[in-house]
Amino acid sequence: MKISRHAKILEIIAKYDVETQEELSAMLVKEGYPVTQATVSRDIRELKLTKVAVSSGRQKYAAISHPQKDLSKYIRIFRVRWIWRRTFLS
Amino acid sequence: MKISRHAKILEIIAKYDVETQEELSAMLVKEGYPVTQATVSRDIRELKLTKVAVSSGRQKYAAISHPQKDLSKYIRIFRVRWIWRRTFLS
DNA sequence: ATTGAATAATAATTCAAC
DNA sequence: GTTGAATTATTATTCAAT
Repeated sequence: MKISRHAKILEIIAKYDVETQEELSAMLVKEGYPVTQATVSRDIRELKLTKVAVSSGRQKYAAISHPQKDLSKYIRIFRVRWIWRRTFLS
Repeated sequence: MKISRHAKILEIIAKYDVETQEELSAMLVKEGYPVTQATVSRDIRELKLTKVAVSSGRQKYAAISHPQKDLSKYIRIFRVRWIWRRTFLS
């Protein structure tokens, strides 16, 4: 049950602004996942969710944004091109 | 005061496992920043800190890893180069 | 705009049950 | 190993003050 409940949690928080664990557990119950706040607390820890500020002083649960793959090495191509331009065009 | 306190908070959580806001405010006081849990709660929100699980069922505050600036657009240069090679070298 | 004391709201844990 | 009810612990907010 836990695995699919986790998936459902991610689905719910992507779709709605969920402000509390009580709110989330209520939504899960409505979706057919019998669960209480205690379990949701554990789920949130396992899923590494966190509360982030949204507008009007509210907070919502969100997944920690996964740092993007480092692409900075690709920038070197511009330096190469600039050297080429400096060398052959000026 | 807030700015340097924020810096000190980041310094502290990088160095120690801080489990609660009470603990953090106590440390700040010891470092010469007179502050209470209420303010630390606000600071944590502003700094986008979050509790993450560490070993032995504990949690500690940590900074959310900041997603790196999106550099993916630069990759296009490779596609351009490839087209150039296909066009003029083959 | 920032802060603290008090409080309300929320989340984590314990302990028992399965 | 997973879960809920009850509880404890922790955090967020209110409201007043600066």
